[in-house]
Parts: sequence; structure tokens; C-alpha cells
Amino acid sequence: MLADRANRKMRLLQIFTIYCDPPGETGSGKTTQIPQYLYEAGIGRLGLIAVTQPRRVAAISLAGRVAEERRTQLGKLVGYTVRFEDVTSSETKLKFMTDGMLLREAIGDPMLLRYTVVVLDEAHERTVHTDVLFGVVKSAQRKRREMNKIPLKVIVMSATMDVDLFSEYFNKSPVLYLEGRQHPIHIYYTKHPQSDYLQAALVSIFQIHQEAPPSHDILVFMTGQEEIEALARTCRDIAKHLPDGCSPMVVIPLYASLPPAQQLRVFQPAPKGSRKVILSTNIAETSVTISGIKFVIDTGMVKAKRFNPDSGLEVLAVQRVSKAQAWQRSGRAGREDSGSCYRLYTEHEFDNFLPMTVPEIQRCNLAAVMLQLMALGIPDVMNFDFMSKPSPEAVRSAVEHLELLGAVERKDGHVCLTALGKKMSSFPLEPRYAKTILLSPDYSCSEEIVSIVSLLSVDSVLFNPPARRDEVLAARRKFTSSEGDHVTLLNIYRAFKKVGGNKEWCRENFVNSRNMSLVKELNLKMESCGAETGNVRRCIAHGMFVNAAELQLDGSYVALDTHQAVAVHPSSVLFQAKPAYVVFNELLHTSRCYMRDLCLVDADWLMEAAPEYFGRKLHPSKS
DNA sequence: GAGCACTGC
Repeated sequence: MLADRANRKMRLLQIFTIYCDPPGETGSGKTTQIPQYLYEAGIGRLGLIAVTQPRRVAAISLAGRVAEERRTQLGKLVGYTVRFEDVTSSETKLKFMTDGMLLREAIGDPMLLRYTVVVLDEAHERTVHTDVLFGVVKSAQRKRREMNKIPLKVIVMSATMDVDLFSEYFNKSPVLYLEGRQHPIHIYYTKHPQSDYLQAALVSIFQIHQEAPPSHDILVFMTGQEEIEALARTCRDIAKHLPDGCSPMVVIPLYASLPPAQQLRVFQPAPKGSRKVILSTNIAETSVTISGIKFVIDTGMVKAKRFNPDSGLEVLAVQRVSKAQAWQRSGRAGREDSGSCYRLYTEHEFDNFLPMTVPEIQRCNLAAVMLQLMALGIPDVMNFDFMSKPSPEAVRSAVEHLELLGAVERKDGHVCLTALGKKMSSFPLEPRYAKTILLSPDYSCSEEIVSIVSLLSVDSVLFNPPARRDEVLAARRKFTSSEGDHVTLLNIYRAFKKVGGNKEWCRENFVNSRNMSLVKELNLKMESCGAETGNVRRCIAHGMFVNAAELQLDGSYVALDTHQAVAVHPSSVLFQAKPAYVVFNELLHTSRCYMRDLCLVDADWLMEAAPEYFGRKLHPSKS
């Protein structure tokens, strides 16, 4: 019956937005059922039904569940496509995929002609990919209408109250509300503002611990690894010295950089009679769902990225959550039964939180997004129809960045893609990395550059357990190069390969197979420069010249494009070296503005790379 | 002489 109702609606509506509370994950069924209703209604006959997810695991597991429900083998009627994995076939009609993957496909097929329906799930998360997709599907709909093609139906599924924004954007499309299976949650606020949320969290944990039955688990939302580990230690210490009759406590930290085996500990039930206390980052807000949580403690804080378009700098800062985030957090207490949420802030403070989290598109560097939009053939990228527009400064600075890289040029007041830019857009990489790879054959070091970029693109190459810092330093010393961090990484990689690491050369963590195959597709000549690592640095200088810094007389550094004071990060092998010129991969704004991953370069190389640009930036006396 | 929320192509 429900299916019939959905089918009828489907025929009537071009687009509708679904409001569902709580966000449909395991059990709520909207993501698994709606695509099946669409298929049963015959909509899949003329094309595919795409269901996008922000995360790979979600796409994969949903596809598995739906295939099971249809009693078919995964990859036949129901399949999934995520990076590195395509489990679909010519029979596939229901395709679960990451939103980034659909965006990639749109480059070759901007009208998304293979699809009759696109379901954008978890839209409330507002990832960059989802936000760009909004614009892409909207324009595909319009173009298909204009060209009398089969219409594209779009369904936006969101778990928050901002449906008006979605509906308005999609030409006032109708909204359908679904009721979720949320259990009641008691919300408690503090009477007074808390100056120390960590102390407040500690007090709350032990207050609950002494009053509630031990089977009731606690989930605490905090901001990062360091404070989580510190609080975990404190809790364990205190728990040891509790009066007799108090139940034992199992404290489990949870954050993304924790090894997977340790992450799994949050799913294990505590021994009978013990209470499980999970101290988590916002990973438990969306990515990890833990059952059995009866109490949520919300510090109201989150560590999140901010972007300053003037400096082009992304800053990671501890800040207040939005109301939507606070509701998402409290919802984690009511998944199986009623629960409680202790908010470590006053109701008045809550009233002043932003209603929604600022979409990522308004908080990040837009260079890659702009390049992608141009590759999609969007005529006027400067005025792209974003649902939430990024600031004009951010757009302008991104386009200027691409112009410097030679990816775009201005013709009659319009910005358009160059041949180089077109090639760059085919890499799933930041534009400057793509450019460096494309330049590498000119320096006979494509093999080295592809390796280095791959090493920089994955974050699991080097471990840095703080407790074993001396051992780490000693182990790394033999690879250290005075040429900088890039060549040092290369040394580590070459050593890895030498000991037989090339068995699973491409699928290993070290090398990014897609980049490798892209290089083949683009007919780049794979060449090694052997011991001539100067070529590697020269190539890096040419690709990354925008991130150059110059040593000053007083021993400090200045970034050449913004003239901002920067410092060598202590983790760099060049920390004590003080070379005159370096290029760096990224700036990290913490106690100071640090350059990370540095490469020693010659001023001449920078001049060669962008004579006009550095003619303005460099000291004339130093050339 | 420091310290990295979370995704993703």
C-alpha cells in the first residue's frame, strides 16, 4: 500500500523532498525502500535509478541490503559504484553510489542521460559534492526538458528542518514528510554557562554513573583526539577509586585516526554490570552508529574547518555546533528506546546557536570545485546556481588560483578551461597536484612525482604514535633528505618497494592506483630520474609555485603570494635547515601558521615557472 | 620545537 502511494506521487511530482526524523539509517527504511518502489513503478525501465550517499560504506552496505531484499546477487539488478570499486553490470537498475562518483560521471555525461531518477540521500549533511550535485541535476533537468529528452526525476532526502531551502531551490517542489521511529529524548540544559566544558563533561559522566543502572551506556561528544585521550585517562583514574557498590566503568575513545581494530571496540558490549562510556568526536554523529546508548552528553563544541578567502587559508578551529548538529547528537540517545541528553550549555546559549551548520561549500577552498564545474561544461562558473552561494571573494580567489596554474584563461570577459585544465580536471586530485603530475614528463621524473603525490594523498603512510617519538625519529633518520620532505617520502617509498612492497603495488596504501592508471590513459611517459632528485624538486617548484615561501633576514619565512608570515612545521626534515626558498604543500594554522611538507627549491626555478608572477613577488636583488 | 574534526573523486 505504501508502495502504491509512493508510485502515485511519483507520477505526479517531478521532484519532492522527503523529511524524515530521525535520519534514516539502519531500520528507518527510506533509503532502502524508496528506490525499490521507484523500480516497481517501472521508472527504472528507461534508465537507471541512482541513489547517492556521502560515504562509501553507506553506499556499499545499502546496496547489499537491497540486493538481499530483492533476493538477487549484488551487482545484478542492484549494484554500487564507489571509488576503486564498481559492482554493477548491464542488468543493474538500482545503483547506489557516492555523490562524488556521480559527479565524476557527470563530466562525461552532464545531462546524466543514463539515469531516470537521482535520489540524493543525506542531503542535510551538505557536503561539497552534494551541493555541486544539486546544481548539476537541476541544470540536467532543465536541459533535458529543453531538448525533449526523458525527464530526470530528482528526490532529495533530508533529515532536518531546512526543507524550504531545498524546495525553493528546486522550483518550489512539493515536500513529503515521513515519520521516523524516534523514541522520546529528555533534553537537559545547564542552569549556567560552563566555562570549562571538559570539567562539566567529567562531572556529568560520574553523576550519571552513580545514579543510572550500569547497562545504560553514555556517549560524550567532544572535539578531538587529544582532549578525548586526556579525559579517558582521567575517567579511568577516578573510576578506579569509586566507593564500593559503584559499578565498574569501561571508557572507550572514538575518533577517525584510531586504528580500525580499536574503533571496533565501541560495538562490543561492556562486561555485565559495567557501564560503557564512549568519548567520541563527531564521527559518532553520522559515520558510526552505536546501539544501546541511553545517555548523550553534548559539550556543544566541535572542531571544524573554516576558510578565509583573503589569505586562502583553511583554519581548523574549535567552535560551537549548530542547532541541527545538537539535535543530531541528542538523537543518538533514542535509537532503541527513550533516552536523555545532557547539554553542557544553557537553553539561552542554545537559542543563539546557528540553526544549520554552514555548508562546506562556504567553508572551503573552491579551486577544485571550480575546475570541476568547468569540466562539466557549465558556461558561467562565476555565477553557478549554488543552493547556498559561496562568497564572491572565495570564487574569485579560486579562479585566480586556477589562472595561475594555467588551467583556465579569460576570453572576452569569460573564464574558460584550457587544454591543460581539461587534463587536470580528470585527476581526482587537488589542481596543483594534478598540474605537477602533468608537468613531470618534462623533467623525466613522472614515476617519482606520481609516487610522491600518491604518498601525499593518502594519510596512512606514516605513523606517529607520540609515545614512541624517539623510535620514530630514529627509524626515519636513514631516509631523511636535505632536499626536503618530498624527497624523504620518496626515499621511504623506494625502500618499501625494494623490500618487495610492489606485490600489491597499486592496491596498497602507499600508491593510488587510480592516479597510476590515469597517467597511463593520458599517455604520460613513465620515466624515472633515478638519483637525479633535483629534477623532482624542479618539477615540484613548477607545479606548486603558488605555495612558495622565502627566508627573511631575521630567519623567519614569508609566503610569497599573500606575504603572510609562516613558519616551518617542526615535523619537517627542513625544520633546522633554513633554506632560502621552499615550496610547501599546505598551511596549518594552529599556534602559528605552519608550512607542512616542504621542498627545497631554487629561486630561479620559481622565476622560470611564473616569470610575471614572481617578477612582482620576489626581491629583485635575490634573482 | 608541534599536534591533525570528518568525508570523498
